[in-house]
Amino acid sequence: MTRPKEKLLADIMVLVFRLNGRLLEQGDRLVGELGLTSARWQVLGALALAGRPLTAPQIAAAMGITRQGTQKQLNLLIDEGLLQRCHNPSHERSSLYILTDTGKHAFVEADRLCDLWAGDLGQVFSEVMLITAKDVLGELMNRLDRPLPRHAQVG
Amino acid sequence: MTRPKEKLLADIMVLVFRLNGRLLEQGDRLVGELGLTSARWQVLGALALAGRPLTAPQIAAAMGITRQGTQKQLNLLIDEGLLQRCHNPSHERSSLYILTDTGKHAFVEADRLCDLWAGDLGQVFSEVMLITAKDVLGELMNRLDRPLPRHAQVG
DNA sequence: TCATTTATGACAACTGGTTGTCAATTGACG
DNA sequence: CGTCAATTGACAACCAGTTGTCATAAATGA
Repeated sequence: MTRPKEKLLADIMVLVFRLNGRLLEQGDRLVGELGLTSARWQVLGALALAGRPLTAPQIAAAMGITRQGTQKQLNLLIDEGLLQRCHNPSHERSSLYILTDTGKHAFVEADRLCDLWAGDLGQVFSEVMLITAKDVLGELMNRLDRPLPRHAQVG
Repeated sequence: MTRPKEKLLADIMVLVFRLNGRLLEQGDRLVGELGLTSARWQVLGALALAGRPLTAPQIAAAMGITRQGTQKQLNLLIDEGLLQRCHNPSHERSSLYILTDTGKHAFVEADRLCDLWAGDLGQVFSEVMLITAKDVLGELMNRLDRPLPRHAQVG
């Protein structure tokens, strides 16, 4: 872990862990007064981005988490009146989920706040820096979707 | 959220969320056979990196999480024999923590596995790309340590 | 068509974080 | 000194994710 690239990679990983924590924390603060949390906001975002009703497993795939974790948030969002179940003509058990008017309003408000917040945040970076950062993280993500290499095991 | 930099920033944030999940998952797999988890490994790393005994709040600060969260892992690591409490001459209640021989061995093994793993992972990136990515994430982290700007609030 | 595998929702247990509270220690200040 | 605020550990409640199991619905293939 002392060669330069490995050291850089390790530093990036630590930053990812900390950024994850901070982003969730700031996100919770940002949308807290709208009755949202970071997790619920992400669910609304997945539906809004898709622009069409989605099933729970589809939302889970879009968010990159398990269907069970997503289902918890979906059930809560229904209870809170931000989402609505509707019948899925092509599947008896697996409902489609859509935003209610309240849900749409909350998401639009959250998006507005996020826009203001991100405006400040991005100013110091050049576009090319941001693109590079995104490319590195994206390629890391691709490589982590594959299993561990054979030699990196105890066996 | 449609201007180019804001869009890039939003993409980076989503990648941070997903990478966090994947890194923890792969980390758990990597060190699982050593009786470690990602969280316990990070604690051992904080102590190993410091090279001297640390108190629970010091370890928490090094890891960027709360002292209560750290304390949970510390107590478990003591139970498992990887850490040892020792008396803190300058504080009656707040013990110092050190690695036991078992703990040192587990950490060295984990580091070896991590090295092999990271070797593959970093190959496709140029050093300058990694540096840029690290700089962007680091600067984002700095900016997130400050409170929300005034205008990004509902009031 | 029928059998088997896969997908799905509900539920439970667990992990690793968070916040909050309380009591005891520490440290700073009058 | 004595007092009072900050630090610390223990504990509890909670949040957001995980895995696993079970029953049922859907899809696949002989």
